[in-house]
Amino acid sequence: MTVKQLRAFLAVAQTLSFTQACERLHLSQPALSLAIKGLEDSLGGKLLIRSTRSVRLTPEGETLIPLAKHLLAQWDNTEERLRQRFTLQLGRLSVAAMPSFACNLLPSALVTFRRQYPKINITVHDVINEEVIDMVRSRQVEIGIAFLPEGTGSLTFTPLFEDQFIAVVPPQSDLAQANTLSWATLLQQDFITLQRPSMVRRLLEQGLAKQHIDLPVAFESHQLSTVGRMVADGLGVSAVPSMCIQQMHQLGARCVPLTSPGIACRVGILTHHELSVAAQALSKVLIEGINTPTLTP
Amino acid sequence: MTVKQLRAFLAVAQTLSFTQACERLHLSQPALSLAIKGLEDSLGGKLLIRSTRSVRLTPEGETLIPLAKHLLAQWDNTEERLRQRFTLQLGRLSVAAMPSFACNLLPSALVTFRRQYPKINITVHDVINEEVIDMVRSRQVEIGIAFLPEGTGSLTFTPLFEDQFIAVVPPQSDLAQANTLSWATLLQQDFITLQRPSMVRRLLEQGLAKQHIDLPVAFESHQLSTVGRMVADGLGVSAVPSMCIQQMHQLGARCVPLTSPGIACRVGILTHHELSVAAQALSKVLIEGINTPTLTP
DNA sequence: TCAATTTATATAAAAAACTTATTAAAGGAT
DNA sequence: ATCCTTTAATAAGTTTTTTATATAAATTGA
Repeated sequence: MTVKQLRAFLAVAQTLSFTQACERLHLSQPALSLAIKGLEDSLGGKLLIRSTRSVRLTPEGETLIPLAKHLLAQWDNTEERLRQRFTLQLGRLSVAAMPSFACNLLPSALVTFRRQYPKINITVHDVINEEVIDMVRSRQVEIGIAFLPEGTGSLTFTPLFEDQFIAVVPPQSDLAQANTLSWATLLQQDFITLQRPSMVRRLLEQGLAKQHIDLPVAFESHQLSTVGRMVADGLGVSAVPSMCIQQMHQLGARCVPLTSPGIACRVGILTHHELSVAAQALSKVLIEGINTPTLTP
Repeated sequence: MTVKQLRAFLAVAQTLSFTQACERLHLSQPALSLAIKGLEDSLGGKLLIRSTRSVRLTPEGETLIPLAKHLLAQWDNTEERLRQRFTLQLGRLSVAAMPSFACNLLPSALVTFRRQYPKINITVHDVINEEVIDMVRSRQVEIGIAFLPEGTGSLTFTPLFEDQFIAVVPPQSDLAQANTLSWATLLQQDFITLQRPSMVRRLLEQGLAKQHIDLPVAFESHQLSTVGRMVADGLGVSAVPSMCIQQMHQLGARCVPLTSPGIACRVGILTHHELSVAAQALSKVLIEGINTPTLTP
């Protein structure tokens, strides 16, 4: 029994005429006769009673009609859904991103993506860097955005940009006027940063440890927005990844490039090897749409 | 998308190897590769990631697996059910028969049928002659057993036997000793018969009316068994179709052939033109198994 | 009985599906 | 590093299936 044969049968059963069914199926009359005969042979009995003047259904043919309808409808439905998924007219996509990225660069990328593929349902998980990696590894999400991990394991890391730590200072402070700042200068102020566990905090400590600098922390918070606000209110200074520049400005703080030493870290897309078409499309949007954030004086 | 392609995909997806899938499908490796390629082309995207050393599923391929399983299971199920129906390993059959037939000759025919086809579900409707015809006409039943109707219309009547009316007399009566009886003799006794509407009653009246004989009725009943019992108890005499001989004997009455005039009527199978395989089988059993009932002295 | 309509059949051509043989590539072993 | 094994893709040729044209046969309705 083949799909073609079943379609042929249904066409004849509904029109009760081989000739009309031929037109509907775009098939010659002998081809249709053979198709019906083939179906009957494969099932082991007659489905249609054909005379030179009329076509009637046998009781078995009658019972096949609803079954055939159901089967073909389901068949077409499955086919169509898969096809839509491939053409991105349908689908679901889960993304995990570390908070600094999720609230700064991700939204605009998602806007671009959604304009192109409005039917794709997207779920964003705003979780800390380590959890991003876990979620990708356990396939809870197809795409993760995180700092370059030490060992990627079986995962693929596609770099998006090199993120540079920048100083965040109160607008009323003298430091806000500087073109660049050194870590030595910055750390003379009270330092505000994220609480552990946080990748930003760890990168800071590790970067400074290489220079044998200890990080004295005056205030800690879980939220970047709180850090920004605290700096804006003159409570101290901070250093954040450059992708947070816009957010810090909006919170009322000022950003200044940090040199000697510059602490940098790659930010990129973390995935398994096999990606759904939807995930591939989002990757493309991210790679093409995300630029290295810089300070525009 | 064809059934073959879907089966090929499922085999590869489950074994994660073209070579193993080949064996399962009894197909050469290039043929399988072509089948998968064909499926992917028809759906518009990749389902399997094939390297020279391994086969992996794409996310779309992963989503297809349960859909394909479901679709193929349903496909096979439908095919199998139809096939069983044709081989009489499965099916339902409704029969209507007039009471005299239903309770006398039908049971043994059904025993024969059921021995041959134990999986066929049979429903018997024991209704008066007119209703048998109605039920066949309205397709409530596929097979009806009734007296030959005047106009069969679009129905087919296949005669089973010619039924002859016979006299039913009390065992203690002198009449019980006669080899044959005439209507004139019989009607000297009190006459017991069925109430209207009943075909047996009508056939009696019409048959006698042809001979300008009026039917004087002393007692009436709806049930043949009641008539038989009344005769057995000496309340009067009756005349019934010969297919009731056995029943009358069992009720304690005696049967004697009736002559001058003999009243006869054809009993047969009433159907539409198209019959299910099951109905054809039962027809065959009836035609071969039902003999003209006769008095065996 | 005749004519019209419809399905069945035969045959040839086209399309497809399949198989064998070969090629290419990627791990693993030596 | 090189060879060997394993695995899928490709190419070419053959077989099978499918399709269409032309023709025949048959039944029914007037």
